[in-house]
Amino acid sequence: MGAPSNNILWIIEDDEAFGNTLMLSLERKGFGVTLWPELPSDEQLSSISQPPDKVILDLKLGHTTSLDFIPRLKTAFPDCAIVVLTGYASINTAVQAVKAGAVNYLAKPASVSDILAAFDGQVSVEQPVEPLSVERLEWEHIQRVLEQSGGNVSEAARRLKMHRRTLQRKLAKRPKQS
Amino acid sequence: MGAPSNNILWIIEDDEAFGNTLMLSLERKGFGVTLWPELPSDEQLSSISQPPDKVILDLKLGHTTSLDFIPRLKTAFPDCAIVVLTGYASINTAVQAVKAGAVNYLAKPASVSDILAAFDGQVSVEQPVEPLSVERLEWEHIQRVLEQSGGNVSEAARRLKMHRRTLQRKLAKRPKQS
DNA sequence: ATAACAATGCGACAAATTGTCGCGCTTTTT
DNA sequence: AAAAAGCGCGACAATTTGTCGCATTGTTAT
Repeated sequence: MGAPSNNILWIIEDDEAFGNTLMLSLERKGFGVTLWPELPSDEQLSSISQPPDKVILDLKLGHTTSLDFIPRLKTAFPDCAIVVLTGYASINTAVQAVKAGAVNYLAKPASVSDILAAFDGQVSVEQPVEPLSVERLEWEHIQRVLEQSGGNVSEAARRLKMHRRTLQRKLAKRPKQS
Repeated sequence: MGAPSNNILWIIEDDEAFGNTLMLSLERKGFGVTLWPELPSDEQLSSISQPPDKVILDLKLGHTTSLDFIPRLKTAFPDCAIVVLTGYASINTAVQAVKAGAVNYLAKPASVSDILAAFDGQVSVEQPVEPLSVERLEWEHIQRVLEQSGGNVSEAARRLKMHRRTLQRKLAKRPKQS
């Protein structure tokens, strides 16, 4: 098996352990991988001689969201395919990521094959047959209201009629993927 | 306040009760609403004299997925904004819906203001009235799933991934009116 | 620039809710 | 008829939420 045709790949991921593991796996599959532990600046983007064909973008880098970075990436590298990856997956951020230009969106944990499949635009065609769990529905609702509150946790808590402390705790937990 | 500027709205929804309720609410807000209980055929689409400005599309009509309908709708009415609504939400179908051309994707239960906000997406013109509280959202979701389970509490609890005892307790309490 | 106001994150402990288990009874399915 | 499933609920353990307070940071108004 030869090198993949589109093989310049970036990982933008601040979790070093995960990023390194993923990088090694992908290099073994023949990709030329660059690991960015934080979002590249515009200066860095403009001095890139070999544009990436694919970018794996972690949604949350430190306390920053990467969503606003997607349009900048698409401007700098119009043909680059972006897959967003996150441990805090929500429908609301999935919608935003795809609207911003990502080709796909995955919840961690995601295997290398899941990620590569996501670049190919392969998503499970299966329709869910069960309704969301109460827990999951709550998470999705919280995420949506939080976004509408401009990321302001106190305001979201007021709108949700939930105690701020409780909301903080819920936001700190990763939701079960269903 | 006059009629909304983009006010031809379609609801494509096979749940009659929900569809009618939604239609009445939206008509009261000044929209010209057409309720389709099933997907319009291509013949029907091509004989429409007034294109819809907005379409609320239920993801699941009977046993059919509406995802494939989105491109046909966008072809027939390129400027029409589509919001997908579903009682069986998932990230995968959200990604697919947005890639297919929907402007947003919502999990039921969703209030009218939630739905209208979903159309407004990028342009946050009018701040919606207060979102549903988490408590209220939960209650409405439980009621929906309980009804779908034929009133069977044990089955509803299984679908909701909630303990039966807990569900019993919740059903024994009436939610606070918000 | 400064003051006022709002948001933030989080520990400690009380209060409330959920989870587990078991029971006897009723209803539904085989 | 028998088996399986559903029902309601008490008791107690486990977990989550609510309350409070604190120090710090960020935002808005003067």
